[in-house]
Amino acid sequence: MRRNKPKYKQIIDAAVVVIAENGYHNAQVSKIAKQAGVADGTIYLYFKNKEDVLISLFQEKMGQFVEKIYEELAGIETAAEKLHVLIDKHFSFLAEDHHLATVTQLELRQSNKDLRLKINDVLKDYLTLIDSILQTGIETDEFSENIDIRLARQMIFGTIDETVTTWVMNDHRYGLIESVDKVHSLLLNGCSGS
Amino acid sequence: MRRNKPKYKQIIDAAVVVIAENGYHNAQVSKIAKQAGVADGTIYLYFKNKEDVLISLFQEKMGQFVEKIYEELAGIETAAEKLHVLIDKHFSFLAEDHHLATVTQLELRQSNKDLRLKINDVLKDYLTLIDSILQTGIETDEFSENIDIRLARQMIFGTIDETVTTWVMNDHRYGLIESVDKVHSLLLNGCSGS
Amino acid sequence: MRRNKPKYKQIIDAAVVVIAENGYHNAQVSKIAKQAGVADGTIYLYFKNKEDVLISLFQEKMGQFVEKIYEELAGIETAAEKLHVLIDKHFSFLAEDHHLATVTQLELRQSNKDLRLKINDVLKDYLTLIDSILQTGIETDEFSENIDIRLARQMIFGTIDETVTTWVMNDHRYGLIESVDKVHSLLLNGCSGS
Amino acid sequence: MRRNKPKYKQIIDAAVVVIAENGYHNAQVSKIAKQAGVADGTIYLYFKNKEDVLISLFQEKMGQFVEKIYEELAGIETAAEKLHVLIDKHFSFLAEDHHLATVTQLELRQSNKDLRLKINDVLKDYLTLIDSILQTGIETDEFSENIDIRLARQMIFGTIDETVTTWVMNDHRYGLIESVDKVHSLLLNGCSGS
DNA sequence: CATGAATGAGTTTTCATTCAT
DNA sequence: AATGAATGAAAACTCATTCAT
Repeated sequence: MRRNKPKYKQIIDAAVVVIAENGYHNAQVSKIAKQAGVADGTIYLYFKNKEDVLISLFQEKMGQFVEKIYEELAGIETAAEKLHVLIDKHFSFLAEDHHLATVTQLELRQSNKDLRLKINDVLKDYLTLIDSILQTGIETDEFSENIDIRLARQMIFGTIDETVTTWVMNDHRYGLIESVDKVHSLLLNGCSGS
Repeated sequence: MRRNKPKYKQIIDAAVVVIAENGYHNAQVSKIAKQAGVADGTIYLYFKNKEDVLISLFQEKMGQFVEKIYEELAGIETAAEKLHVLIDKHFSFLAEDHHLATVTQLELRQSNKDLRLKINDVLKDYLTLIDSILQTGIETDEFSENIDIRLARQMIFGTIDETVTTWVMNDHRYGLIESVDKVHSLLLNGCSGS
Repeated sequence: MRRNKPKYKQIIDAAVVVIAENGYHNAQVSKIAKQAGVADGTIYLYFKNKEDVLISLFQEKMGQFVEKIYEELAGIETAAEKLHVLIDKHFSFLAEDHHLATVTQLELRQSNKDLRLKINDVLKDYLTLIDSILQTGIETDEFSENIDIRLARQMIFGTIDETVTTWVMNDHRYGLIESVDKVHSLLLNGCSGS
Repeated sequence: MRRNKPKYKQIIDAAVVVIAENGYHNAQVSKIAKQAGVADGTIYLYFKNKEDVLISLFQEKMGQFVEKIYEELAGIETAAEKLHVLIDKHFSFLAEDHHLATVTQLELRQSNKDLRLKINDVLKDYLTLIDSILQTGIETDEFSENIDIRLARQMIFGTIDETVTTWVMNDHRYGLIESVDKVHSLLLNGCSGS
């Protein structure tokens, strides 16, 4: 399995660094190879083409992330607490790796429609996770039974995403994690409102 | 003033159509010129370069939009109602012009960082508008005095933006305007929560 | 009509020179452009791609050639004389332009199957011409009525082509035209034999 | 002697199959290795480089062929009969192995000038064979003493080669061997004509 | 003002060959 | 002898922009 070979991860990590530092449109394959310490051609032993590197990057990182959250949420009872963990982990995950945050929030969004559609496929798992929290909340009466799950999910994801993007655009100048409680409070109110 | 010349608007409208139909990366200057019914070189009489066309497109359309909302909000008293008008107008504006919606929500986001920073400048007026609604709400005790204005603004903008983007990604298959009340309710709860 | 613009012919003539001097596999587009005195991109205003340059080269040169022979043959009565003119013109045409001879006999044959199939389409006119001479000869009893036209055509074309190729491979060291009568005699015997 | 090791022949036979099925430009060393059931690197234990594989292929196959014809011609008296055997064997040899026919008539001709010059070296033995038949014929008065041996040889080789090539280009759709007598008759007339 | 022919910089990918094991 | 992972050079084509008319 290629994904376990060390060079596979080496190249993906190199791509994150190169894209973060040079921008999506200046992340040439040769730069990524150099950063990974391999020859240009070696990349094509592990990836079909450049696009495949970027999709794999997103899958690999986002996959880890969603898996991690699933585990964390397993032992938690209330929807309110689950939501708190979600926001906390989301912010922490990206606050821990500024390069990765820049890549996912700004650079990778410059990719073309095809690539973005594939990225959205990866995101679906995450959105399903949000839906399950909302479902739990409605069942436990923590959230209003009148909320539209799709719209509530869009509020939660949209708010979290916008918050992270703004933080990245401001060059990570302030602490992202400090906002967890306030964002949680805003969203909780949104969902539980009379 | 170049902005009043007929060809200026012709070119911007041509750009919206060409980008919507071909995608950002297939919107060559020559295609825009052809769609506008002018020669390639003519575009450079009205715009500094291609990027300037795109920024102007955003300024022109977004400018109209913010101005329109300002007027609408003037006569309204409560923050809750203001917020409702904001959502309503935002959704209506984009629901009326599917081409423009595709361009602002999907295509223009593929532009590079520089262009996106300039687009953000244009958005600032809009965000300030949201802030003023929030300010009003706090003063009239409609909104909790504990809310963080920046975060609340991010929630409002993030939710609206994510809702429109999802609608565009689903090929405008359902009515966007029908969601106005529910989104309003979600956001209002978020801001007014204890 | 692009074929009448001077640059169209300029580029084709440049291609002949570059291919003859550097070989098919070392005839980069940039070299052809330089030789033609235009920018690389200009070639793509006149030709769809590199292959199109090579096909057009062959069509243009071979087209001229076949047309010329048609005219010459018009006023001639006997098949024997027609055959003589054919060989004479074929040899003269290539003896006059050593570059072109090298390109058609050696270099262009290194092209891939697709290109060679297209080249064969162009050659069909020439082969039809040979067939019509054979037909005439059979009707006038100059040639044996037993000959198989396809095979006779293959003999005529094969012999002429092999003769020119050998001459080119020997770096045009001897006179090609001096062989006209002898080749004519060989082929005439072949066709008229009892 | 490397030529007697089993892998040497394995690799050459693999090359014939791979080139016939994929075309000259899609016959990568790795494909040939796979078809031969050896590692890429192993090829370089038996051949200097890729070109060496192709030359050896031609030498090996053509060598067998010329040798076979020499033997066959030994016991034959008249030049006419010798010529018949030559054509018959040439056609039979290639008709028996369609892959080989495709490779020698179409694919190997796409090689560059250098390789083709080396192939011509191999062909020299064959051309010498033709010359000796012509010499015999002149001495026995079967052929005209006026014929130019070089040109007659070019006629014989050119006609045979063109006939085979046309047959290959037509996907071996008709019987090649059925043309032996007619081609023989054409060439015999050519050489013996007054 | 308007034209559009011409420019030329810039990047992904393939594949013959090597060499440590 | 045999392997196969790694290497890295090399070229066609696009398209934003200019400028002579």
